Amino acid sequence: MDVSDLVIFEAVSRHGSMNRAASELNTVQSNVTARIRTLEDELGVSLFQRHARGVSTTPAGQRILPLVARLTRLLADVRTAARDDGEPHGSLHLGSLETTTALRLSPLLTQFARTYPQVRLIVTTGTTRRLLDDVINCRLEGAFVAGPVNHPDLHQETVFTEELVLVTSRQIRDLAALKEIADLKTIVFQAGCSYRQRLDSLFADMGIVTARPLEFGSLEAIISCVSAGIGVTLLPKGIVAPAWQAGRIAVYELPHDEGRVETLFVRRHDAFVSSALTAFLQLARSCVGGSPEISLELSLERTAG
Amino acid sequence: MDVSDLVIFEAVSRHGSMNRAASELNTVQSNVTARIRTLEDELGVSLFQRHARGVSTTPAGQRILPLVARLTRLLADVRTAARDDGEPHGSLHLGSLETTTALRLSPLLTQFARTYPQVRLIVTTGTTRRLLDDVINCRLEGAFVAGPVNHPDLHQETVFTEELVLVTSRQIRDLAALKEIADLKTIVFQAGCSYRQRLDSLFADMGIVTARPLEFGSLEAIISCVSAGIGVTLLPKGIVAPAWQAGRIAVYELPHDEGRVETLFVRRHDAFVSSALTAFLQLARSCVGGSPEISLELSLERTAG
DNA sequence: ATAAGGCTATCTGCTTTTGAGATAGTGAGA
DNA sequence: TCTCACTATCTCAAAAGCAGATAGCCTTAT
Repeated sequence: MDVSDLVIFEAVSRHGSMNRAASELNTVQSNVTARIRTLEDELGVSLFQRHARGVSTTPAGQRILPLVARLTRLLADVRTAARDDGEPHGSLHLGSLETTTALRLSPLLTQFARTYPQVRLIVTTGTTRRLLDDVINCRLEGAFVAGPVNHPDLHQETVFTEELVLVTSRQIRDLAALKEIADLKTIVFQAGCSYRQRLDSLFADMGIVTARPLEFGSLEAIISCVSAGIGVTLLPKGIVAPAWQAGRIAVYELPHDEGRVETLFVRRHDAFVSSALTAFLQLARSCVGGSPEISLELSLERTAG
Repeated sequence: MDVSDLVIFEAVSRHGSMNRAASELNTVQSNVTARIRTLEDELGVSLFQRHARGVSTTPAGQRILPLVARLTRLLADVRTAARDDGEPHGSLHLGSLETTTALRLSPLLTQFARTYPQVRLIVTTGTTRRLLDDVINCRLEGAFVAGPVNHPDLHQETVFTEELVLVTSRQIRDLAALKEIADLKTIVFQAGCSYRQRLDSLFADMGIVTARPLEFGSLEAIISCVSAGIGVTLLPKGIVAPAWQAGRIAVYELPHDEGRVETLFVRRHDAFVSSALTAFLQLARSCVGGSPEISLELSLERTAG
């Protein structure tokens, strides 16, 4: 049984057509038909149901589809592992939340770039949902996302713990005042932002009704809007510290541990861990609890209580 | 990159010789050399160091070796999954401890054989250590072993909890009497038996020194020897109940939960779970706490305290 | 020192597999 | 009923794979 046959199978299954699969694979339809045929003969089952408008994958085909995906990933890992001699090099594609990037990653990234100049580090920011999807589909080697995460294919490791605080304009004197505002608007990053549901459930607990949230793409935009009294938001304490110190916004800590959110590093547990990633994680672990955290904690101490 | 090349690579690596690999693979040496060459060219690294008495695997080769093993397993799973239409059939290779087989499995096995006559169920008995090894190397689809087990490749599930009891001849009046015996002998199954270390640590706790344990291959032999006063042993309560009821032996419960041992069902977590195995596990779960357990518990109640 | 033996690399025909193109057959929908 | 989009099959050429023979290399024994 040849993996190339399985790759062809996967393409046919995805397109529902041998013709389209053939053009994707830069070959002709007759070959695709032939290879599928030999594969079916070898396995002793038919993988596709042929009909006038293409093919549809049989249950047998459906069953092997996920295995084929694992197989191709594993084959890619073989290539990577063979070349990876323990000295970090090549590309390292990681993902991170906008907030994590801003608050935690900059020292880590500069340090990493300095220590391992041969690694081309590429960090994509996105929402937890999107990043998880990217990691699961191997578009990223790993990502920092907001916990909790529960997916059978993912390995996770807690790297930071953030304290989310409610951020409002300075007009708001206390939390009780929020209830008085008739059309309280919330401001969030974008669809899939994990802080958003926190905010929703928090307000639900407080009996506060909000309009549909506004979405912005940058932290600075969100803070500016909050400052201008357009709405309120939920962000990690450290992120808003500078704006708070500048007197632009008011900040309220959340009761108990409601505001705690863990930032996890996730990766596929069956994926090859490159030397570059190993080096990055080692650096990340050693940086946890470093200098930026402490100064920010202190600067916000006065808000507490 | 062809998997057959990787299979050849694996054979060469295992034998340390292209010649021997060739004869194992029923081909000629020139082909093995050629295939390894193309593989090395494709990967861009050399996989073997050639010398006069064969070849040795380079670090790059060492790195991909485990991935190749996973690859071949996965390929086998593709075959299995394609044929497995949800109706349990084919062979099901399982492993079990001698004690678990005797105490728990017989009703389960007969029930399974009756319900799924198309499955050829093959149960191998062995020690925990050996069974784990067999499961890890895919010689068994799964096995019942004594907990705790901690291996990254294994999925585990607690199915039974056994209470181990100290078994002695009826001459022994109480546990204190054991200390008086100068050359107390212990009797165990065989090397790798997980109950053995329990027994050792138990006696160590009690300050009892024992000679090297005797090893026997069958439960009946062990019980007979204990009955004859040759030594003492540690076995699940349920196993020795009949002999105890027959007045052949004395039985002592262990303090606290020292005697508790969990029987786990383990399988490789990356292995395909066949319909036959799914059906077996479903049956096993529904049988837990069934009739044999209850009657045995009651019959031994008088020993307690 | 030399010969023998075990090993891998390479070359050479032969066989098998694979790929491209052309053509035939088939079922759905206008 | 005709057309269209699709798959199956056939054929020939190209490529890959295999077996056998041979050469070169290193170790070991004489």
